[in-house]
Amino acid sequence: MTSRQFNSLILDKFLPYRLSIVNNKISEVLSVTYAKQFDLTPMEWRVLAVLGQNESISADEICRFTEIDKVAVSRAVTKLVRKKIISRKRSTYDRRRSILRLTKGGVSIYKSIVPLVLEIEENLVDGLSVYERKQFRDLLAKIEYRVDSLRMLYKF
Amino acid sequence: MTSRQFNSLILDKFLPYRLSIVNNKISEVLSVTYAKQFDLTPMEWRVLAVLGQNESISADEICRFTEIDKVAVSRAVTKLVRKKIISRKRSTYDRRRSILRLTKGGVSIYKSIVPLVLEIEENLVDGLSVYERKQFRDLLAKIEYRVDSLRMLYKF
DNA sequence: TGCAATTAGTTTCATATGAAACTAATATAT
DNA sequence: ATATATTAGTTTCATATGAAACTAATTGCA
Repeated sequence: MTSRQFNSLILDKFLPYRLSIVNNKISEVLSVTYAKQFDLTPMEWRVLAVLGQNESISADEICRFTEIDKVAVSRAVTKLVRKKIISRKRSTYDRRRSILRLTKGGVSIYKSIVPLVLEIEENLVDGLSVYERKQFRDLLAKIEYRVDSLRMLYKF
Repeated sequence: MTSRQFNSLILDKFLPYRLSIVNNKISEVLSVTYAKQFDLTPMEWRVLAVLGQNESISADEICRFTEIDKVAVSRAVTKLVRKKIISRKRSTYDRRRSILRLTKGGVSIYKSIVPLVLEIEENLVDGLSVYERKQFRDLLAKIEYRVDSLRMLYKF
């Protein structure tokens, strides 16, 4: 017997709904930081963030890391190249692949944003003990593992 | 001393990033359920879900409950009315307000979807103990409280 | 070898989205 | 009472998005 009424959906207690609300609020706060100050869209920031921790990777690898679809990545990459935040050249081993890197300017923007977003994260978990933070991360990982299984089902 | 390197951003351990990834995966699984089977957009489903637990409310109240902006709500409502899933009339007390309700057909669709999404939620937390589920909800609520404070700051 | 299948990435097109301006109704202040 | 501000909801417009079709390169296999 659970505390939830059989067959009834209370949004405020519905995990996907709560997660989505909190996620949207956090995204909003983050984007105020990097969008307004550095004129980056969320997509552009995500690509930038991945390149910040991976010296040189292809657009395709960015897709796999971020779960953003390839059209969106392609567009974000084009814009970042235009803004001279990243550079793109063709791989000599596989001439379909592009090799992406942060430019000097890109590194500099990246280094400006990182402390800002880390500070926001710190603010978010400020009231949680070290144990609670770990607990939250672990539970979220468990849930992610479960949703991955569900997604597998749909694909076959 | 934390395990994270000073000033370095590791996306896989960055809370907003993890939350966003998991949220996207869950949204995808849910939308496969209600979008493909009942031809509803995520916005439409959210409006439907709110009306499922609130007999009759206005578009504005839906905005406040769901944190969806009023333009999106207006459009979702228009579509749902067209599909005869909800009905709309003007309030006699305040003729700007609309009074929204599920139609019979809407109630029926709602009742079909609810068990499906509850089953998905159950699958998501399947591996968690009752204590862990509560723990997760509580920690998420704490984080939401913190992000609300941050949002307040930006507004002044 | 050479031809089909796959992969990386881009373009196209139709739809979704959000900000700002708008309309209509109500509340507030003088 | 009347002008002003606020609120509910819609429309407009410019941009973002994702699916599908496309190009070009590579791989697999008969």
